[in-house]
Amino acid sequence: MARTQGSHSDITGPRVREAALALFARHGYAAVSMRQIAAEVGVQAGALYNYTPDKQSLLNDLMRGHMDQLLAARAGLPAADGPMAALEQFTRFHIRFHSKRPETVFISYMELRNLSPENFAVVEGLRRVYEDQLEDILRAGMMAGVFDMREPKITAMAVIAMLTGVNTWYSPQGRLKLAEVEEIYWGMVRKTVAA
Amino acid sequence: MARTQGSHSDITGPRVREAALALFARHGYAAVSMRQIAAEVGVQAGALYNYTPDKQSLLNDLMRGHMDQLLAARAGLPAADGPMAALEQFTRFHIRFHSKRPETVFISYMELRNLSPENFAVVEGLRRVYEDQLEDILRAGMMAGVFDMREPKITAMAVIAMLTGVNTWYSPQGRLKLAEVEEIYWGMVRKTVAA
DNA sequence: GTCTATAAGGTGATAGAC
DNA sequence: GTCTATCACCTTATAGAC
Repeated sequence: MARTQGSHSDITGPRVREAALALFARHGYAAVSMRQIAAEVGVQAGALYNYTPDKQSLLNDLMRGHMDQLLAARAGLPAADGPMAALEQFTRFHIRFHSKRPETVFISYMELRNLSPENFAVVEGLRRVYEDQLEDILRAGMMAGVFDMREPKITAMAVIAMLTGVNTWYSPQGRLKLAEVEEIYWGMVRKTVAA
Repeated sequence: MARTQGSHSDITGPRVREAALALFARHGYAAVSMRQIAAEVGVQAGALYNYTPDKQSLLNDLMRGHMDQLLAARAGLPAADGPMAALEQFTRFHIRFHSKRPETVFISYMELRNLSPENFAVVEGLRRVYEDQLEDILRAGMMAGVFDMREPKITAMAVIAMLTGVNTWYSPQGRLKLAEVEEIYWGMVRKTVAA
């Protein structure tokens, strides 16, 4: 053991991020102090600055990381056969991805205004990329005559709002299994855009 | 003028609430100080306590007042002729009511966790009453065979999430008039629950 | 890598003058 | 009704010992 006494850099770093995630989700970024995060990790406040330059970076890393993971996970899906299959794939993917990390999703929706202007611009741009992916599916379906809607951009916003709303009530311990939730929401989305 | 010099109780009170509304909506409850609110009103911080016992009451009055107005406005609507008419009325009412007070709506969704436990219980109860009103419409339509859905409670949550999502993008200065937005969303809601 | 101590300033709320 | 002054405490972030 050549390590300095009290040294735990390999484990403390992730724990700082986990503590920040849990506390920001529960109380909100502005309401959480660096001392609270340190107490949750089990170190003194000063030690946190070995793992983050400041509090803002803690928030930005969580939000930026969430968007990067979301876009990477979606990019990893197999190609869908036609607009209807693509819409079903998007619907099920969105519900599954978001239901698995409720705290991160909650922070990503609640704390946008607490990002610095520079960080906000990046995160907002990534969110826009994701929304455009759904809009593209809807437009393709309109052109093919598979979907019927007046405003693909607004329909995309409406569908995403509906799907993200799952996180306000879904619990893995609840009556409905995630597969059933997917089924119910896919039924509603399909009918919403049906020709 | 028998009033004390510098006395403006009749006008300062409402201005304190307006300033709190605007600042809470922009920066979040936890990030706004009583000194900031005072500066916005144009008084010193100590003077605020002539109009509110504390900061928490400022938030609670905004949120409780919003829910009271929402339920009162809905109670004032004429009786609808059947589930389909009732659902259309609910949809158009929700969009119209929420689009007219975006700051209050934003606060009511973002600041629930900053209410004291007692205040939270009351506001959450009123929100539940509103959600149940939509659920009742959906159930009645199911029983009448006018609507087709598997889960009226979940459908109610999905519809409300979709409708409230309008506030994330709608602007009175935008391309679409509110009446057009109502039309588009009523079209989507109707198809979502259609038999 | 973590600690203690500290800098520099902000917090909600109250007391008492006017 | 509003002001100034103040209490007791909390805030982010840094410096230097170990």
